[in-house]
Amino acid sequence: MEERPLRRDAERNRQLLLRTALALMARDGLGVSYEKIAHEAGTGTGTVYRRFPERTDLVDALFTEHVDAVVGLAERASRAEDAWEGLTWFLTRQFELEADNRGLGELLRSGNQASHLVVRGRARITPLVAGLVDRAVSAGQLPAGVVPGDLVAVHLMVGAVMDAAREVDPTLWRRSLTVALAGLRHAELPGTPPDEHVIDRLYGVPPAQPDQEVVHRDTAE
Amino acid sequence: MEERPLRRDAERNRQLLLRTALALMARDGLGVSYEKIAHEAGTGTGTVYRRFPERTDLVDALFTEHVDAVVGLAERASRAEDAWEGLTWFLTRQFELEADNRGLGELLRSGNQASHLVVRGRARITPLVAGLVDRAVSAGQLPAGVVPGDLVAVHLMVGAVMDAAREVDPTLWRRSLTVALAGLRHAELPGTPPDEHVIDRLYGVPPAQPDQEVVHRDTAE
DNA sequence: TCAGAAGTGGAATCTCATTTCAACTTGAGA
DNA sequence: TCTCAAGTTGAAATGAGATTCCACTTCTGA
Repeated sequence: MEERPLRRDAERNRQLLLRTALALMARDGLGVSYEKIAHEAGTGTGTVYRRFPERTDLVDALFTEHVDAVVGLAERASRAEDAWEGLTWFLTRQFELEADNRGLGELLRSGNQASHLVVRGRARITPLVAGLVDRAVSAGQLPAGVVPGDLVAVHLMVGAVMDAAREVDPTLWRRSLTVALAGLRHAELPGTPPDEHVIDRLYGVPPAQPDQEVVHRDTAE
Repeated sequence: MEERPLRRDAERNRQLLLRTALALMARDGLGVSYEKIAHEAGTGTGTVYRRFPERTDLVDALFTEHVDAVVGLAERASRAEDAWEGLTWFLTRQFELEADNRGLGELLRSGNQASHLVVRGRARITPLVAGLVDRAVSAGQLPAGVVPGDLVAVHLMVGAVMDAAREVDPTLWRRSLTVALAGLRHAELPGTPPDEHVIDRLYGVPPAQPDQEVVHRDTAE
């Protein structure tokens, strides 16, 4: 379990790769090719693979603190006296981070690259948001019938506008967020409320298959 | 311009391919591989390419009537006495079609595969929707400041939920549509209203580059 | 300073969908 | 019926990113 430190030059390269990859992923999303990262960093592709054999390794290394920051936002928001204010504040701050970093948006909103990082992050955020929603409903700030899953839908909705508008109008999402939040307060919601089970699926997490044996990827050298 | 009719067996194959491709694209989106289409139809891949050298050829052949149907909805909606009712009716019907046909949703909401078909379709729909929005604003059904582009944003927002929820809850989009529409009516919209120029870009149409010479693909045999 | 462990570069290989093509059918019309 | 243009097929070429591999370079610490 104990890892010996990298050789000094290797560590330097690692940092360089991380910086480069973060910049690229922030601008172009999580999908940037290893080739482009390597080229941009001035290393060979092999170096990227040696350091980050799976894309998840790279994404985890890059985004752990970002995800933690979002968790922090949720925690802080959940301590707000006014639940509705906390909720809108949290969403706004979260979207601001996503607006500044396309990769982070992809990470938070889609199941691709879903590593333990995001799964655990969401596992911490979801109940906090749920708490705020419940409090807001109790306080009459949201109509009864609004459930936490509705906020996940809002996440996706606003995210879609953000992604589409990134290049034309990087702040258009604020308009859509306003729309969505006002809608939650004023709409009479039809249909079945999306339950917790639905939340993961909305985020693109594949359905659990309890029957199927889990295949463990062999990590040992 | 006059085309001789296809040989009978070829025409049969063409129809078979169209039926197969439509079914696949309705279920899996516009991206289905030619290989899968061919396999499913029981033909060789070459046959698909002979008939539809570009994916656009296939998409156009398949979706022209669908797009026309949506245009028809917009026309009908724009004749509604009550502008707001017309607007909500149009959106609801449009989303119902998109819900039944994933490919159609992709076509209407994204610039990929954007052929003259979609471009012209949107060129007809947009002013009709714009007219409804303007009327609704005049009638006080929507707050001043709401612009047609906001409805495009709603299209993307609800579409995102539809796509994400397709497999868990195929009707969840109705909830989101309700939220978005209620939001439009009750929100005080911040920021710069998205103008017409933005609309195409929201749909993923690349910016026009007046300076750059347009490359015409040679269609002649 | 030097041996050898660690690290690197980037060509070679793999993968997988897209696209082409030449040998092989088949339908239309004389 | 017979001919051949039209049509079909599926294997092979292409393309582009992902991944591996090994000869070569660079550190580290004895």
